Amino acid sequence: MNFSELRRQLYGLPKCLFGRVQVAAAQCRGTALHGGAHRRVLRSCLPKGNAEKQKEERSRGGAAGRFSRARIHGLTIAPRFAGWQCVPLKCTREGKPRAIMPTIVVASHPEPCRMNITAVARKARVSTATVSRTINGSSSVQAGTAERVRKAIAELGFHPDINARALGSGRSSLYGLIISDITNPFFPELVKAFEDAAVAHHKEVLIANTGYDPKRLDICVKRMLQRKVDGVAIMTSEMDDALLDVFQKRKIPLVLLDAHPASPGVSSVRIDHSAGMLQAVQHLAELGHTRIGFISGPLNLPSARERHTAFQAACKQFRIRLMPRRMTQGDHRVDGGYKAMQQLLQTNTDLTAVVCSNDLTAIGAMEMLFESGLRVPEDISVVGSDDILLSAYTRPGLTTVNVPREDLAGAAFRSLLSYTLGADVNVVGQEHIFTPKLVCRGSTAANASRSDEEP
Amino acid sequence: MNFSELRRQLYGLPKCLFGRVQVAAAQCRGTALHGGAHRRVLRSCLPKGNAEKQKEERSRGGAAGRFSRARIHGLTIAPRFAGWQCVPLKCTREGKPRAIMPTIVVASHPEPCRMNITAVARKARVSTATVSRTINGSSSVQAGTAERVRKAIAELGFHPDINARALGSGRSSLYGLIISDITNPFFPELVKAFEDAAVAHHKEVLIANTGYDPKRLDICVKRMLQRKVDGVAIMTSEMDDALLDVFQKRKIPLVLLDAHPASPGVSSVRIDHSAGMLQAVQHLAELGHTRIGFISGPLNLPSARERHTAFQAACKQFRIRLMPRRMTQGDHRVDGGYKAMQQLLQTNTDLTAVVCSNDLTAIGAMEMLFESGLRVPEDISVVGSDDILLSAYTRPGLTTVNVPREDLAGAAFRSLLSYTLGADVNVVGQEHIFTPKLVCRGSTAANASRSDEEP
DNA sequence: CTGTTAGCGCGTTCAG
DNA sequence: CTGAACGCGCTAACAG
Repeated sequence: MNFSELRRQLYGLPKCLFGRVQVAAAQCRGTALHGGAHRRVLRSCLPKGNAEKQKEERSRGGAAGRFSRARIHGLTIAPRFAGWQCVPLKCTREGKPRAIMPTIVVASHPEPCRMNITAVARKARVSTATVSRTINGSSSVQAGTAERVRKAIAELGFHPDINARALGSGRSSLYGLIISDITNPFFPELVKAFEDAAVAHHKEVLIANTGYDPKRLDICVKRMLQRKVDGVAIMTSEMDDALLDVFQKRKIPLVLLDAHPASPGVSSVRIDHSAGMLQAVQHLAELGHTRIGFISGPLNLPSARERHTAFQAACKQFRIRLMPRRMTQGDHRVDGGYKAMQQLLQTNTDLTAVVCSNDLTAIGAMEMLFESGLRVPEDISVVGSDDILLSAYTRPGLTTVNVPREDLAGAAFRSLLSYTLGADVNVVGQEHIFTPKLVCRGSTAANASRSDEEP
Repeated sequence: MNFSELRRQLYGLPKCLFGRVQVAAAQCRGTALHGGAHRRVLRSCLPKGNAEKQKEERSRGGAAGRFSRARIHGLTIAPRFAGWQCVPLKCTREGKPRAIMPTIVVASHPEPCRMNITAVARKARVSTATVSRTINGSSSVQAGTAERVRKAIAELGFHPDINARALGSGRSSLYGLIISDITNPFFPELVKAFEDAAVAHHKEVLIANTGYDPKRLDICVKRMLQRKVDGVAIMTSEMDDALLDVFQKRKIPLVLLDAHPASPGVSSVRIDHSAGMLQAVQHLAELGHTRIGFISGPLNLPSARERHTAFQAACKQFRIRLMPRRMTQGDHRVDGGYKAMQQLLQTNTDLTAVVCSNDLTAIGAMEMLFESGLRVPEDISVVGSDDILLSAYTRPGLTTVNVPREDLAGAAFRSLLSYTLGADVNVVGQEHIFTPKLVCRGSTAANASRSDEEP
């Protein structure tokens, strides 16, 4: 028998009383009566049955007698227990109730409207196991029983607690999605598609912004691990290989954006940047442009590097001369594009077109061009990449390489889901490649200056 | 003693063996040997100590003898247990090992690298409670002990399981954020600010898109409830009052956007639309505009209604004549703005300015004006509302009423947090009002047409 | 200050 | 097919 049970019996509380039964840390004349003293008082009330404990207590010096009625009566209820139910102490010792009783505060949390599986089971008059089986449709439950259970669930408006379910089963049906920055217009559609896919499969999504900050990335990863996610999609480019180990060690499947899956349980969705750049450069070449500038993203990002090299390869294919002074670096944001364009204009006076590593960069570049008095596309053509929502509504509309973000996100989610559905985590995952497509808008036009540098 | 424990002792497995010990549902000559038959075999091996059970078993007909060695030897391991560890059966009955032993498959899951609080406690040679206390910094733990625990945590790379924590403590440190649609540029900054605030307080955010669909809103709410969120911010306008009850019944604090907190535990963050509209109209009035059109949002949304009435009030204040044909309705999206502008142009030929209920609408309207050959701002001025990221990069830049979304989100989170930190959920929450501020960009200019209709 | 343990709500296993 | 019991990892209450 525990002490709690002992107390319960001591206080004569019905067993059915839900919630915890506890004794308030009541105050005795300003001095907290807790710990040993309190317990000694209780011990002194032990029924004869617990002779052993009583004896042990007595042998320690018979603390029971040390608290006179007067002192016990001096107990006051601590403020935080105000309003709690006071249960008279029914001491079974020799059947004689003792005077100290009403001064002990028994706090029985008022029966909360517990909406757990037990409540449903009670209502449907079955066991909790049967309710669980009905909910999950696992084993066969007799039709009638199942119906009764379902009815009870509906009537009580019961939703199983996902935390408990995750704890017990080990599966959280939660998928992590790590992105750089939700305010970057590239991501919302990605997020939405991922979430839609998840909700369709009754899964949840935990979104984390790294804010381009490796430190915050660690925090994000920690959050994911703590929540025991069933899989993580890392859609930010600033990846650390150490991260892979962290997830792999815990057998958590991963999906990466624009990376080769080199480890077990890691798959990837890739954008065929070379195809995209090829289309962009071809488009410009067909319009007669030969002196084309390029504003890259931060070259420590793999995806930015890939776009960079893809641009170079495309230029080679179309025999467009690459010159270092025509290549500069932005930061994938508007400001970076603005500054990079400024720099390009300083070092080049003859550019007729600029390709940008992403749309925000292109928008910044167009802003700069506008302020410099250059017209887009008459004086200079601009091509972006991503096709964010904004790019349709700039003036002129931005010609850009559309990256199918919805498809990307859907494929990423499905990869993760496949592991949950039984794919082997020890096998290196698949690679899904998506080909972007050029969207022509108003920011590109035929090269008006006839002074081509070379054939 | 359980049956499991009995078996464990029977098989001579060490107590320290982690994981479950179970007997495979082995197959006997194609027939599953399970349930009663299997148990009878086991029972027959019971050590003398369990005389009582043995006796009971014998009285039922002495099933033990019914399985000859030959038959038992015919047991084969079911495929799903292939590769599992086989532990020889060590029968203690009179010390004589019996021949049937090796045929029983004992599956002991290989010890997984369990990263729980117990592992940390073992390593730091303290109790789990001490580890818990160190992590949560609740009660005082001796400096040296705490240091040892922290070291163990670091060495093992331990992260507490949040699901378990939520289950045990009742607090999930998870806050729900319900928005309409993450791809609507109004929301990402809101989301980001909310999340930043949450992460700063070591809380988590669960984001849900309703997609403007009441049905999906129900699903979102269900998700929130299942995750046992500590609070919910409903930042979408299409609210159902029935929802309030759902959350209130479960004592989950709420924050609403643009609504009066009428219930206990509900607070709200509001935008002072009249102040914003006043600035917008004043700006136009000062530029000499008197014939001003208005494109509202869907008027079933409270926030759209508020902006609508705020516009009317502002016009009255500046003695600008309101005419029904100058008011039309969009859908808070680009398309809606485009179509609404088309309609306005058809019914009005003399407009010199248009105020839009949000920026996307304004962008659509500008698109339409451009296609109609009208210049912004020379022929017609356009004012939006929200100040989304896009509006700085349209050409011309959009003059708009900046709604401080970061502040909004921060205040919303703090309201929720205050309940977690001890505010009474039974008290009607506070109301935080934010005043928007007009941002002047290029889409507004002085009225060029001198034919003012009235003084 | 630290150790021990009940119990959170569910899924799962095993006895009948 | 159903019910009883255990365990997931942690917190909080209690014991010393």
